Amino acid sequence: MTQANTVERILDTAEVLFAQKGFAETSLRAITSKAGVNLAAVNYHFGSKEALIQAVFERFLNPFCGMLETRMDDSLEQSLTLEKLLGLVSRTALDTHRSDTRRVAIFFRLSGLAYTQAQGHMRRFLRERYGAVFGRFLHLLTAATPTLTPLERFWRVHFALGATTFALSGMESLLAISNNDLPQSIKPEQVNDMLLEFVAGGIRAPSEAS
Amino acid sequence: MTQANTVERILDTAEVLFAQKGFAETSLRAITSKAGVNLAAVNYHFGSKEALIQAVFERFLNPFCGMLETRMDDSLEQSLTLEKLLGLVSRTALDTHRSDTRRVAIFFRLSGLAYTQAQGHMRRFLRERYGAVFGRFLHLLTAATPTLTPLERFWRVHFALGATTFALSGMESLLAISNNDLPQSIKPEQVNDMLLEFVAGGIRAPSEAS
DNA sequence: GTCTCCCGCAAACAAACGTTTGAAACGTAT
DNA sequence: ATACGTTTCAAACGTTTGTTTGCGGGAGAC
Repeated sequence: MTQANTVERILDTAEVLFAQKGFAETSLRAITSKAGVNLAAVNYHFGSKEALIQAVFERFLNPFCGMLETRMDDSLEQSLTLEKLLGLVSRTALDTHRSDTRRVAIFFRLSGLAYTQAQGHMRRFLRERYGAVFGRFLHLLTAATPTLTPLERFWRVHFALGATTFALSGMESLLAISNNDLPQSIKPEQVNDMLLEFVAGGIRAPSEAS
Repeated sequence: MTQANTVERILDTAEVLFAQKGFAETSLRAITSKAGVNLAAVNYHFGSKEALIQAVFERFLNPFCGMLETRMDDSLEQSLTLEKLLGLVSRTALDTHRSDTRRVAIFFRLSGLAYTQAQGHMRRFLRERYGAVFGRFLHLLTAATPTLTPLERFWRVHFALGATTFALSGMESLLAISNNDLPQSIKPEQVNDMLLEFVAGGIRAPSEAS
């Protein structure tokens, strides 16, 4: 059973536990024991817990941002509609981890955590590594929504990010807080379609100029 | 300087620190030292750290839910439109903490944390205490959106909650990740209006039935 | 063989955590 | 003034945290 790469076993276990309970609430001992590796392996291979967190993000943000960038290059100067642009991003997110449907949920959840819990080090790391891709997306989105004022666009992007990162992250919480009996089996693609409708509708909403 | 109530000083400091860094990342020592009280005061007055967290939530959820419920009673059987219903909730949130504009941001941030980080105990506490109010709101919203299927409504409420709780919570994060020079001074009422437009637009979005 | 480099392992480390303790200080009623 | 219940305080409690330490084993080069 020790055949599988230790580094990958740690990353696999860490991203699941981080997504379930957050970064501070997940101890290295919980990760290593569940992964079946020695406690010292984390500090040996990654250096520190914080470096492990960054490694987890790199492993799923690098393929995602890479593929997103090439697809943005392909559809350059096409003046994408808002729906096509949003679809491009979401399809890229789904394609990157197509093999494992569970990893899509983890992807959303970790994105939400990065956005919410990001403190100091993590925030700088994300901006330096992936700020450029985000900036290109914002540029395309600006072209796709010419009628919005910069202030409106800023906030609506903000709201859309919130809706997106919460999409799959807090699913259990919502199911728990409402006694309702609601969908048990959930297909990521289906949720993704509904999310796109919601976000596009929100960004497209008429502005009741004050 | 010891004249102010110790309990309130703890609550004031705790809600700020919790909103800034999360629950697990905020130690009792950080709270008590910043509040200028003794470390043991938390366990003496509240019993445990978890009880302190619940007390923080009760202090701003009780007035909010109370006022929301009376306002719901007043406008019962009026068949509220979606916009009026959403406006009712948001105006109640603003009115409850009108005196301090900073507390509105804390209110949103804590709501987001409760929704995201809620584990076990906390989740049960919120449902038992405030599940009824949430259920009434859902009932009114169902009446306001008769064309939506239950599945669509479920997810769009979910997305709307995500957009809302993220609204003021991750503001700094978004400002940090994008190098853009964007609004420095932000008025909660203004953000609230934009959020309402976005959420209403998202919930009202046409469903491209598959 | 032997040397070397890389990795896994149990054990221990200092620091920080939430919590508990027992005594001192407080205001108040008798 | 004395006595009593409540609150505050410094100090210590036992755990758990992230990190470090030597030791041992196994694969490849010479």
